[in-house]
Amino acid sequence: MNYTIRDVAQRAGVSQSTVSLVINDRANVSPDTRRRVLDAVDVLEYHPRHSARHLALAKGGSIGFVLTEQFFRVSEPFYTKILLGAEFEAAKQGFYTLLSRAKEPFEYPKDIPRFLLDRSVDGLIVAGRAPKRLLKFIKEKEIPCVLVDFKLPSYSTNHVLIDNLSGSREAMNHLISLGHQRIGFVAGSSTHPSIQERYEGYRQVMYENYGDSISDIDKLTYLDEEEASPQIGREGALELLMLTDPPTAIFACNDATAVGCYKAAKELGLSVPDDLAIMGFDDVDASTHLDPDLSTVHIYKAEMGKEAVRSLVDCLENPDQPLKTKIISTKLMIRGSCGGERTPEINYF
Amino acid sequence: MNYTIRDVAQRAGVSQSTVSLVINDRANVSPDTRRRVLDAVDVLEYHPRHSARHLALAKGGSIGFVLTEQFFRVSEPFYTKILLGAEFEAAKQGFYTLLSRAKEPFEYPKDIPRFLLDRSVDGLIVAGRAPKRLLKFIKEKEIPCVLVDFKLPSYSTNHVLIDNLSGSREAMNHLISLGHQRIGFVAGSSTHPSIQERYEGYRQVMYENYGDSISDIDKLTYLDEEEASPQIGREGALELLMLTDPPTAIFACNDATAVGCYKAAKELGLSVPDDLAIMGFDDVDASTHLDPDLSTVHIYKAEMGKEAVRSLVDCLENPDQPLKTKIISTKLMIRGSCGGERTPEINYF
DNA sequence: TATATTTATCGAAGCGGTTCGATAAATAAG
DNA sequence: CTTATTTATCGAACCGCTTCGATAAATATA
Repeated sequence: MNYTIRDVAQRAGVSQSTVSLVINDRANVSPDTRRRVLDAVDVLEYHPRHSARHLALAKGGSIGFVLTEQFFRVSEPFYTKILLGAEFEAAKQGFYTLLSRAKEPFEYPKDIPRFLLDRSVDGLIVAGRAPKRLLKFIKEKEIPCVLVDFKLPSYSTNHVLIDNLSGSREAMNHLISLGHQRIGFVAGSSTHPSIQERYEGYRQVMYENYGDSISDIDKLTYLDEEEASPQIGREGALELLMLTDPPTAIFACNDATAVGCYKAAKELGLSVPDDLAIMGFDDVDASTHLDPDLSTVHIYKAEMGKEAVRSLVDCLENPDQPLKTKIISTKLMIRGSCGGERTPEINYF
Repeated sequence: MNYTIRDVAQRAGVSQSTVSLVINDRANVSPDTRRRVLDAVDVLEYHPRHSARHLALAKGGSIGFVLTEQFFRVSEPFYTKILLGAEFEAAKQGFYTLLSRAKEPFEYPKDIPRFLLDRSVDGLIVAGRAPKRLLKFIKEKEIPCVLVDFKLPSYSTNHVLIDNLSGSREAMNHLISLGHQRIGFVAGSSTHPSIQERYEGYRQVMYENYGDSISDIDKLTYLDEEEASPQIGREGALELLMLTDPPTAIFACNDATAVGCYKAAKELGLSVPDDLAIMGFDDVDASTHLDPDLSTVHIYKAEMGKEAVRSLVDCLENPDQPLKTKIISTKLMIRGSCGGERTPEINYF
């Protein structure tokens, strides 16, 4: 129990090179020999040692997944679902998944994930955001990389992104179809590209529908750079709802923020959705626990992880692949917090 | 950029064995030589290749983390927080974390995590539950292993467990201190050892306080083997609340189940906590999003992951270590769903 | 001062694979 | 029937590190 390729070779009566040829499915091995080798492999329950292959091949069939420390603590399993989708696809394609946190603040070079330094991974998936210095390092070392739900203006690489703009527009159009005219927007993490795109969708639809008649869109908007959270949502919603001409609907930048909007509504004695419609974004599981359950924009999180792995494996197998950006669509989930006909629940995870 | 130990040796004017001695901090290297080597390491930005060490040492400084597929889909980030705690501690101790799912149902030998077969990990953490056949395999291969929040009667290994009994008793005593006499218990996953222990705590306290006067504790109990969930919680709570003599408080086996109890209460027009007190277990983040926020029993999830890694590393460094079981205490979090003085929130994640 | 110990360094083998070039056997071509 | 070509197999080198045993230099002991 712990056999090597030499044991297999001996048992099959061939050389180790032949065994290697067989288990790597190379040409020019006679059917008879192949069978004998495979039999021996079977009997001995032989499995090639990963590190040995790694060493010999100078690549190891592992991908690294980097998540900002912040997201490890965040309440909702948003990025972890991306991680799980990635692990799923990676396993399917025969890759291992190595996990690491990116510290914040990031000290160079101390905080470089060790698996990058010692070349334990062939490529890298970075989700949510990443320290600039880390990205620079990745580029310097020419490590194949895919950024998920994150991009920087002047940093070219592979991406898997959410179609925030369409999702946001669809959500807004739904609110408008319900007759809402004064729609507020509440956001934390306002510097994150995804949040900015959602905001852009909000503005576009507001202008398209009310152009000049609502001159003060900015008054209906609450933006905060702090991490999006129920606290931010509550503060923002309270501010908007105390206006002399308050919104009848609030579009929150994500579900965590929407949770805070519920709290604000309750504090002010407003009922959802009758006095105030609330729309979220992300569709985290907690959204169905709210009362009424939250209308929101579903993101195919696991699918994003899978696509990231596919992009990465593409890069690895074909190094002069062009850079790719994949935009994953969203799906409007109409539930109880804003009226309209309910969307049947979907079962993706 | 991609230097090996030979390059360092050459630059420092020593042999590669000396370099190895230096970077592994072994004795009998002159201070002068050590400095020269370290300088060369610095200049060349040398990092030992992980796979090469792995191969030479027959162990690689990686631990595997196995999570049942089921938990990858589950709403609340319970086990993922354990994973993150584990990653944290593993990184601190210089280990990599490799992630894998255990399929359900589990087919042997197809579904054995590949990193076990090719010996990519030195040891293993298994969280939540695991297929018996997989555990058997682990034992056969003598792979160091720690089970987290899970145990099997006749399977001896290392454990990190929750002090469910104390936690449950404390929660129950609190409900009783508030004057509740008829307290219901609603559970899914009723075969899971953690759930059984929570149930045991419930029974103990009920008997201690009401001994014979409440002859029908079983009537106040709803147990389901299905995965604990809001659906189960709703069904269970509805059943108990429709009794001719319904409970005034419900202790749910976990927070997900408690969410369903809220729904049931609402459907029956009962207000929480005035008409019905609700107590959960786990303290997942969503519990603070509920209205009123849920009183529950906090579990130090990340800490459990860390302890698991510590146990595992112990085993690896000292193989004839006795088996260890660590029981991690809980903390009662009194919030809005049952009355009593609120517990200040804690900031652990 | 000769001998025994300790200390510092090195060379070479080994970890378990892959792969290149060589060789022998089988088949095709002349 | 030779000779050229293809096919199947093998031996040995190599991937980058650790470690054992050898050796030489430095220090302690007699």
